[in-house]
Amino acid sequence: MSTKRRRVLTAEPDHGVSQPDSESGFIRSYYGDAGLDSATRKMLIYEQRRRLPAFKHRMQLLYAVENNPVTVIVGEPGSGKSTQLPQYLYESGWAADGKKIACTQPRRVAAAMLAQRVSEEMGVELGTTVGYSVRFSDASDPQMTRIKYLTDGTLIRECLADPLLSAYSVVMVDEAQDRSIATDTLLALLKKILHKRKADLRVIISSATLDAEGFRSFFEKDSSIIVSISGQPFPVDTQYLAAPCENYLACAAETVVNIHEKEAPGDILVFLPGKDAILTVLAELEEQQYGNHRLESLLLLPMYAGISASDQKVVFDLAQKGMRKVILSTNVAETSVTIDGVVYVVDCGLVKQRVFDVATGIDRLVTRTISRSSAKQRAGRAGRTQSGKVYRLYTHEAFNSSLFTQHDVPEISRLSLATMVLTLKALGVSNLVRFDYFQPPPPELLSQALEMLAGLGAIDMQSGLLTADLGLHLAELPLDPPLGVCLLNSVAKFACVREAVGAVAMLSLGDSPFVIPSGRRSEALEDRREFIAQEGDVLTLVNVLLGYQETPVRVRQQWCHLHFLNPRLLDQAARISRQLESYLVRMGHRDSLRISCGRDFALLQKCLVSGFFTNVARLDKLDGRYRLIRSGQIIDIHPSSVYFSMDAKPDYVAFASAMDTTKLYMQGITAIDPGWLTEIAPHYFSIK
DNA sequence: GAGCACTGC
Repeated sequence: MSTKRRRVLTAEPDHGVSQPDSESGFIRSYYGDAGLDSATRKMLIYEQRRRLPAFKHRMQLLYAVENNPVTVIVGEPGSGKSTQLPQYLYESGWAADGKKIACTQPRRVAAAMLAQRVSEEMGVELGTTVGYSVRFSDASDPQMTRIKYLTDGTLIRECLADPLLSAYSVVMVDEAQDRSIATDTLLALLKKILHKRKADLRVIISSATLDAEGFRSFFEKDSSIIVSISGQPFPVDTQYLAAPCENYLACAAETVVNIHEKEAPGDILVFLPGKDAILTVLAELEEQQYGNHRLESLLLLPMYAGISASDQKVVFDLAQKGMRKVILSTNVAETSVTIDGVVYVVDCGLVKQRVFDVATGIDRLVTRTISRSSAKQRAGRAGRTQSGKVYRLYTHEAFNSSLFTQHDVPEISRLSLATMVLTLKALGVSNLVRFDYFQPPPPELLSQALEMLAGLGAIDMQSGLLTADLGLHLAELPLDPPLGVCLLNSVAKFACVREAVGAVAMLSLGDSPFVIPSGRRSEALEDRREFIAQEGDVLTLVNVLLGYQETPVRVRQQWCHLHFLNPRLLDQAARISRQLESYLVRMGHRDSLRISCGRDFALLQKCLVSGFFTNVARLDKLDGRYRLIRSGQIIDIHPSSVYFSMDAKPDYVAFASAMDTTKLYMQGITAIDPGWLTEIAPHYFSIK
C-alpha cells in the first residue's frame, strides 16, 4: 500500500495557486451585447423596466419604505421586485450617505445573476456601484458598492463582524417564502437590530406567496405595511384527476403521451420525487416510443441536481424544430432552475425531504405529499412565457383535504439546528429558549443541538456560553460543527493540519467525487484503486484531493475525466481547503499549516474521532454487518464507500455522515481503534 | 450486497 500513501507524504499544499474562475461562467449577460449603440440600449432597457409590474407601484413602494421600518412585499416571480426595488431605493437617495442597500437571496446563483442584470440596467460595471457577495466570489467594493446582492448566509456572517449591520440603510430579504434556516435566522436578527436602529434602518421582506400577514405580524404591526405587486404573467389552467391513480409513475407517462397527442406545441415539465422515479418514467416513455412513431418527436430529458453539466445544458437549450422537450425533474425545477419554453406541467404531488430524527441524531429522506403553496409554485412554471396547463396527478378533493398542508414544514422545524445555535450564541443570544424566533423551533431540536455542541466541547453547559478555546473559533468556520472540531483539533491536539484541511474540505462536500459512467463500471472501479487507502474513505478522499491539487490547473479537467472524478466537486474542495487555510491563518495558525502527520495516519484518524465520536459502529462477526455503538441499530456501508467492495472490514469504524433512505447507510468511513474512544471522548464513553 | 431531495457559509 506504500505507493498509495506516497501522495499524502509528498504533496505540497497549494497555497495561493490561482484557479480558473470556473464559477464566473454562471453569470451571463441578461441584455446581451448585440452591437447596439449605448443610447438605443439605454432606451430599450428603460422601456423594459417600465413594463414590469413593479413600475406601477414605484411611488407606493417608496412611500411605504419611507414611512415604515418594515415593508412586506408580495409579488410573483417576474414582477421585478428583486431587480427594480433596490434601484428605486438607490435613485431616491437611500444609499446617498455612504450606506448600502442589501438584497439577500437563498441561493448564490440568484444573487450573482441579479447583480449582473441590475448593473447592466444601471449601465455600471459589475462590482462597482452594483455588486454581489457569495462564498468564493466577492464582486463588490467596500467603498463603491451601493446595491449589494448576497446570500442570506453571507449577510448572517457579516453580522458576526458588524452586529448592527451598520453598513446598510436598507436590508431586503428576498424570497422569504423559502423559509430556509438562514432566512428565518436573518428575520429574527433583523427584528433585534431594528430595536436599536429604528430611526435609520429599513427592512423589506419580499415573498412570492400571499402569506404576508405572517411576516408582518412578526414585526410590530403598527410599524409595518404590506404592498402587493400583481403580475403572474400568464394564466395557467388546472386539471385534476377524476379518481386517484394507482401508479403515479405510469400515470405520469400516460399524461405526457396524452398531452403530446392532443395539445398544441410546447415543452412538458414533469415533477417527480427522485432519481429512481425519473428513470422509471424515462424507461416507460422510451419503451412506448419504440412502437409509436408519433412519439419519436419527444425529447426525453432527466433533470436532477447530480446530473453532469453537459447533460444539464441540453435541458436549457432550445429543442430542434418539430421536437417537444419532456423534462423529468426533481424539485430543482420548482425554484432553483428555470427552464424556458415550458407550457405544460405534470405534477405528481410528491417530494423527497430531509428530516432530522432527534432520537437517533440521523437524517432520514422521506417522500411526502407536497404543500398547496408548493403545488402553486409548480403550476406557475407553466405560465412563464404564455398561458399554460398543469396536470395534477391527484384529485381536487385530495388537494383540498388535510393530505395537503398549506405550507411546507419549514427547515427550522425539521433539520438539525447545531449551526444555527452556534451562530446565535456567537452573536450573544444567551437564552435560546426565549429568543424571539420568526417561528420557534421544536424544543427537542433545540436541546439536541445544545447537547451536541456541549458534547463537542463548544458550549459550556454551566454558563451556556461558547467555550473560549473551541466554541468561539468554531462559530467562525464555515463548516458543520463536527467537521469544524476536526479542523481545530488538528492544530490543537493531533498535529495533522495538512491532512485534516483536505479531509474536512472533501467531507464537507457531502457528495462522493467518484463518478461511474454507465457501462464503464468495472473500469471506473479499477481506476479508483489507485487512490484507495486501507484506512478508509477519508484518507482515500485526501489522496484524491492531493492528486487533483498536484495536477497543473490547465489539465485538471482532463485528469478528472481520466480518473472518473467529478471536476466540479474537486474544484469546490480545492476552494474550500484554501478558504479553511485562510481561516486558520486569521486565527494565528499560519505556522501550523505545514504540519503534517507524515506516515502516522493514526493521528488523522484520531482527529476525526474527536469530531465524530458519536458516529461509531462495530462489526458484528455473526452476520457481518455493523451496528451503532449507541443504539445497537444496524447500519450498512454505503455503496460509495471504499469498504463496500473490500473483503477485510475493520472491527470498529467512525463515520462522517449517516442517512436513512432505503436502508440506514453510513458514509465517510474510517477505521478506528476502540481504545481511542475512551482516550479522546472520556465524557462520552465509559471504560467497559 | 447495490445507491442521495435541495441549498448554504
